[in-house]
Amino acid sequence: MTDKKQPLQLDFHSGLPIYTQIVEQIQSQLANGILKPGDQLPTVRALAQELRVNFNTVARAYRILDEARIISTQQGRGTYITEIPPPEVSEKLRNESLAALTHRFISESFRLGFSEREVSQMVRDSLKSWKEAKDSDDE
Amino acid sequence: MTDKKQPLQLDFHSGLPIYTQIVEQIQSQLANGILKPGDQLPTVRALAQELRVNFNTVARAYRILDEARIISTQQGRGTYITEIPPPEVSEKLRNESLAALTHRFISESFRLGFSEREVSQMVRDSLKSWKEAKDSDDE
DNA sequence: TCCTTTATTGTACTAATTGTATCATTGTAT
DNA sequence: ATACAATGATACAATTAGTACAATAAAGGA
Repeated sequence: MTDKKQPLQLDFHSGLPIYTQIVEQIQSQLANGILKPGDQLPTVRALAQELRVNFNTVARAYRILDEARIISTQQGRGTYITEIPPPEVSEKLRNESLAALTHRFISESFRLGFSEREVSQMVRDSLKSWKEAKDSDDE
Repeated sequence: MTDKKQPLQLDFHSGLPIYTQIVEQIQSQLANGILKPGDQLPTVRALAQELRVNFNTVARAYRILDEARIISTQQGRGTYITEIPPPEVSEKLRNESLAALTHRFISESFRLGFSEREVSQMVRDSLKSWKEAKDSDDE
């Protein structure tokens, strides 16, 4: 119903940069459920044409959203709303997000034939080497 | 038993190229005995149709695996898992493929702002509930 | 049997679609 | 006038798709 494709509306005289308007409207549509995790956004060129704007302006907006982990842009493929949006939200949602992510990982590991033992060992090792890498960065 | 034909599962907005996902999953399946030396893989066209992907994308994955001597592709005949199963390579491959999977999971978790502590706790919980589910199945 | 035909398979090359990087232009504030 | 931010232009790179081709095997007929 209200979650149909909603064209962005720019105000060229508002003083707000176009890319900012794009960023904010996409954020707002995500917050309102008009856009949902996994949704594909228009290509930079398509959205640019629709908005009568240079596609680099759209690309800039997408880059900002990408750095904010809100969308995932993939060269040659397209841009998508991140599956698990960065939860500045509730602790509950935050926890559910990690649970979902972990569930997918473990499920996939088992599907591929790895054992519980192997999985937990690999997670330990991987976390350990991650910490070591981080520590050496901090020096 | 668990070594039946296992369909590949693609995630089209994971950020990983499709051909990479195909490569990694075939490697994992081989490492875990789901695929065995001598097994014939689906033809590029058949697998492409199953995955709803262009057959050149599958061909690209096969070419990579072929160059790695993991499969042998023969024009006009098909593609087969390489006969010679280098045992230590197999174990190595198995380890590497779980490591890659784990690395992606942890990387994504950190990217979303979760702490090492949270991740390892969630993995423990998730594995535990998995085992419980399995135990109740066995009854 | 032997040859021809046809279907099936992978290969090679090209095109289309997508995002990226870099620099030029424009407008505005200082 | 200068500096800076926003936008646009252009060239590029990565991924996937389209098309034509070549090798192999299987089928059919002389």
